[in-house]
Amino acid sequence: MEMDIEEASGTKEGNPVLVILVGAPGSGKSTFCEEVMRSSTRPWVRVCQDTIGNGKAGTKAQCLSSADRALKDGKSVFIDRCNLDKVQRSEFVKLGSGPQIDVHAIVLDLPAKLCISRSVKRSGHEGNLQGGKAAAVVNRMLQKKELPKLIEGFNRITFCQSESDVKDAINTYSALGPLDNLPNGCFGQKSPDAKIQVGIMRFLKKSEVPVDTASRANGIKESTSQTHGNVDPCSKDTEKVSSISDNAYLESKEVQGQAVGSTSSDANQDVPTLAFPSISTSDFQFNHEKAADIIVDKVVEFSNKIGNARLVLVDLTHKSKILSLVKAKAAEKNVDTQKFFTHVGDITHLYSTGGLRCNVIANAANWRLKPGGGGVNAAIFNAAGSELEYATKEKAKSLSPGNAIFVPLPSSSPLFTREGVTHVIHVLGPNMNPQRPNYLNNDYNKGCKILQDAYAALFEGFVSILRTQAEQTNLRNENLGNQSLALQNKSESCYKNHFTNTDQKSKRDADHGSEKSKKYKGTQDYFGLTFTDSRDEKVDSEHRRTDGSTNKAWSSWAQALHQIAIHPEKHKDVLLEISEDIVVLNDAYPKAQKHVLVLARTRGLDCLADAQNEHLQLLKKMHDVGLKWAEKLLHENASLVFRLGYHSVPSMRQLHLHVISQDFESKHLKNKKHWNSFNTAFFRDSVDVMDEISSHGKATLKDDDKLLSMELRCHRCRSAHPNIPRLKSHISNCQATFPAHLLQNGRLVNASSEPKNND
DNA sequence: GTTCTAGAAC
DNA sequence: GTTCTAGAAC
Repeated sequence: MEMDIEEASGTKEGNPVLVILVGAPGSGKSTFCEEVMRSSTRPWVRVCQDTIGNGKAGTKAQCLSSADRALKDGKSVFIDRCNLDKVQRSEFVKLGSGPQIDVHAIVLDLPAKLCISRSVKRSGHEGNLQGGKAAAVVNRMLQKKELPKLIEGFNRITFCQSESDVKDAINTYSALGPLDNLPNGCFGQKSPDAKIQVGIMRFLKKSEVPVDTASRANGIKESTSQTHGNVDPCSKDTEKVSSISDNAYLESKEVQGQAVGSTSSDANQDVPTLAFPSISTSDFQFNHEKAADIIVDKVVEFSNKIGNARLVLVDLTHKSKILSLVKAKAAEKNVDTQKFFTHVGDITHLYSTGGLRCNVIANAANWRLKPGGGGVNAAIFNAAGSELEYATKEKAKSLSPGNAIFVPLPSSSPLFTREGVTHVIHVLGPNMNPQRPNYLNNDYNKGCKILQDAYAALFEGFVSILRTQAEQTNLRNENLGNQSLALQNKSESCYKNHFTNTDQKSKRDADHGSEKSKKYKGTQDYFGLTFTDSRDEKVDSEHRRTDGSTNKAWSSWAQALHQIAIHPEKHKDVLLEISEDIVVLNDAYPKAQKHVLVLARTRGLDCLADAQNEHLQLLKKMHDVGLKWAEKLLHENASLVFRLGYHSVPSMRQLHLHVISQDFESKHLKNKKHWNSFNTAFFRDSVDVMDEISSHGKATLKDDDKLLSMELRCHRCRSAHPNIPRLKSHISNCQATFPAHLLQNGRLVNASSEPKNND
């Protein structure tokens, strides 16, 4: 390894600097390093991919771990590779996540001609890029060049566009003593590249935040004072990005008062807008093609009834099938894109993170109009707080498929204050999912009709809200006589009737009054539902409880462990140990060399959330048995390290303790969720679970989905990696000691720590 | 939980 | 063209 790196002498003091050189072959990166290291009084390490493999070219992973090691030693590091695109740089930037490491870029942005002529002339260059090929390669590389931005995570960027700039930069860094720091910011950029890179957003995933480009640019220029120190390395980038985008919004869009009935403005934010999810296509498994046709048809039908208002179909991801289907069909039919468009984002954060002001949102409700369940319904009830629950209860107790009710949102609701939502319209569509109430058994004749009714009811509800708000506005603006909504008069009264009749007290009237109940006579029998309180409980038991938070529905595949716990005698072949209250078995898809499960046999103890004081003895026993097996396995292989713990939200029913070796060497460890379920706070150490239950009566769950989609970080050195294969290749080599947290309270079990726990 | 696979990323 | 992810189906 000594050959991989060149070290300059110096004392081990001050904040290390991670300098990422950016430049084509022949731009003078190696020379830059050599010059600085020759005269610097800092300890520098040069990491060069061309030589890191015992003097030959090596891998990026080798560079990463070598640089990481040097930084941990308190040394400053040069990353001597081209680093011309942001993705290449990003992993190196992340090495600087640790506290008090400054991440700098030096951009050797010299004329291509110069780089090429140097490359061509060069003989015996470390990168072996000589002769005629060099010109083509350098040209190709320079075409793809992406200049670094502060938002990628740099504290300081120095642009060198001439040889004298390079000389200046060499002087600056040569003079950088062990105790000095250089000011943050961008230096030397003469022709600012106006293009804003969003690569970091891609890296961070899920951040489908359309950030205003101009503001973002400002944000970058103004972000020079951002510091790297003392920020949780796991969340640093996320925080940085979100703070920048938040600022961008604050700067570019004054947070307005609630836009109820705003009259005239050319800003789209003042245009009344209904955001709605696709009804029935998710959990209710309605055919997407058919649903898309219905959505577009209904939109067309209503687009001339909503004045200047807008309808927006929202889904969480760009990959949404229904979104792209609807988009295509709407385009075919030439639907006015001012009035109807699709939007990717969280329907509960349309304004705060999407910049899209929607005063009305639709909820894909359940028939009992209760929170919970999942998807949009759970999200909206969550985001709106108890206010929506109460307001909904006031209006109705249940909803039949094909209907909608709107609920004014109290101004104390977070959805109102944060997002400017004034009304939620609950809609219930047809259900094609045999697991859910009102299953239509694939009868698309009925299903399509009900879905059409559902959208009609939804849009009618919106029109009704528009009308009310227009009236209020007119009252307020009597003298102005401003009519912002061009509603069709003849439609108004019937919308009004439809809607005022849809509440609980007149539910039957509403059903009688609508066409669908005439065509589908016996609606109540067919659905097996009535809408009186007295029958609610019966229906409840028929369809399982949908509102209880503790009653999770377990799919058949998730029952395997449960079956084993209940009938261990039938599964003796796979069991390592059976006792009255626990069984032990190997995980069927081990995520490490050794991965054992200690399974509780108690009925009704499905997951960590169910564990209470009364289970403390059992948890202790599970832990002890887990330790015993770890010891046994350590006896076979003393180099292993074990960790014992639970998943905050398990996929498999029946409480089970994971006893897993920390090598994570397994072909079954395939994706981000696998990794993060064992290597983020989602994994709850058994010792902590026992502590929490004995002191609070319950375990703390870290069940945020974000944990499972977090960036991939080495569980030892915390370095970040772009994908699973790279991560696995890194962890197969990483020898760093485990983070301090894991070394405490016996969270890790190894051969030497076994008799007594580490402090 | 896994498998399969489309399509994004490289 | 190959690698990798993530969503759907089970």
